[in-house]
Amino acid sequence: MSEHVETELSPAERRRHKVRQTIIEAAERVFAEEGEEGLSIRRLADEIDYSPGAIYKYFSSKQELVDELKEGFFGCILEKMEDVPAERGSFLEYAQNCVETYIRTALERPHHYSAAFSGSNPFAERAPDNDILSNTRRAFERFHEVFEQGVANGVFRSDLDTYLAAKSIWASSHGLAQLMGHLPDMASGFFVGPVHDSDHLIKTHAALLIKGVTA
Amino acid sequence: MSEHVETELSPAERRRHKVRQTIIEAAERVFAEEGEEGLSIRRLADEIDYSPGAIYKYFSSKQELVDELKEGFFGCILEKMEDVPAERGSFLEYAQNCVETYIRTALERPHHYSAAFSGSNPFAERAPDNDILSNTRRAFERFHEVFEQGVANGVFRSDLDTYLAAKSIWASSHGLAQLMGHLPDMASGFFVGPVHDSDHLIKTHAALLIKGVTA
DNA sequence: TAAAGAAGTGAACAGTGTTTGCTTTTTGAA
DNA sequence: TTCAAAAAGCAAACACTGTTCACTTCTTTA
Repeated sequence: MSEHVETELSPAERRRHKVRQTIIEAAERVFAEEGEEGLSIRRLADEIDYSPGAIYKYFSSKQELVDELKEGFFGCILEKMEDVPAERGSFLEYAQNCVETYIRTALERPHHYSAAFSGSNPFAERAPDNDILSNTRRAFERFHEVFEQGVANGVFRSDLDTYLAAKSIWASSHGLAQLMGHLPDMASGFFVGPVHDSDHLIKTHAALLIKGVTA
Repeated sequence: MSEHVETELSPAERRRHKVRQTIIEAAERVFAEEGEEGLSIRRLADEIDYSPGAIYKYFSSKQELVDELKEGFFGCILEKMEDVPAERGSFLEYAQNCVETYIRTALERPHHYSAAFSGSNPFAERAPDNDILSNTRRAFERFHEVFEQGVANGVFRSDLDTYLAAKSIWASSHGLAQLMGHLPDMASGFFVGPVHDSDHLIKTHAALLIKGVTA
């Protein structure tokens, strides 16, 4: 459908698109630093020198605006996952790399990431043709493909339910990403025990998960 | 400190305690069904036939009230985890059972559980002597103990960093609990692939995680 | 019984997302 | 070029939120 449409845009359409972009860029800035509760329509209006009501000419609700931010970020996660090189190294390394990439990318914008799953408006309630859904689905399918390949390879257990495994590993990746994003001390001294380097924590996490499905 | 103090309570104190209890019970009811955003002070006041301001004679803020709900629930999770029978069955079964119990209990009150980690007020910011922290820490230590035992047993890898493993498994349990709690279709048809029974999903998840640390 | 204090109230304050009339600007066809 | 239609923007208001404050009413205690 929407594949880089290069049709002539009228000046009006271009201006409108530009303002819209200005809004989501400002929203992006605030949201990345202070999360959903730091982002108010009035503040956003202030920051772009518009009146609060004007924003509703571009977004039907705050929800819709925030959803677009999430959507964009999940697209970014998906992109990064698809860019994981499959050629270099062993298949196990590749699989672990996929998990690590998901977590690391999610941690680049903890508020974006967490907001997609918290509150009572997770993306499950959205219109079925929405891109947030499809991006998440595709990221999930990415995980699934890895397991399919691994079973075909013989690297993973032959009796593995690949869909079930994908759900497990996805949930586990999600869990670490969210905890590390919201409990900064997850890696350091918040808990009893030694301090752990973030990188090390992510790496061993991925290794542990992948080991759970190996033959 | 506060160990079932049986000192004589004055009638005033007993009445005060009773009203306080009425408030958190009403809050509990609303929160369990509609989460934090469904719980407003005015609605709460309505439900217990008091004025909104009266609630502030018992709780200094809504945050404090909600924290008490979370605290209670995390105490409940901890309790359930400590009640996991260690005698019956193999050690592996015991370890898996601990993970399953954490997830199942969290799923009994998804809103309580998720609220503790979402927003920008996770329990990390609270006073260091707060019970929410200590309950969470103790639940985490519970996980850690299992791994210590497992390594001593020889069931788990001898080179295992037990604290690191505890963080990983806790994060993974957290992840599945949250996803299942907020994406009801996690187990059913939301994703591509077959429908999975919730119980089966939890069981295989726990098994996968534990396999990741076995020798 | 009188004074002190706690409990409860209703109104108000400051903040939120959102809607509504109105004005201004821009567009597209006669 | 002109003129109606549509789009863009704004200020004010609405309904809601958590919270505070002055005030009354009840309860305890000396």
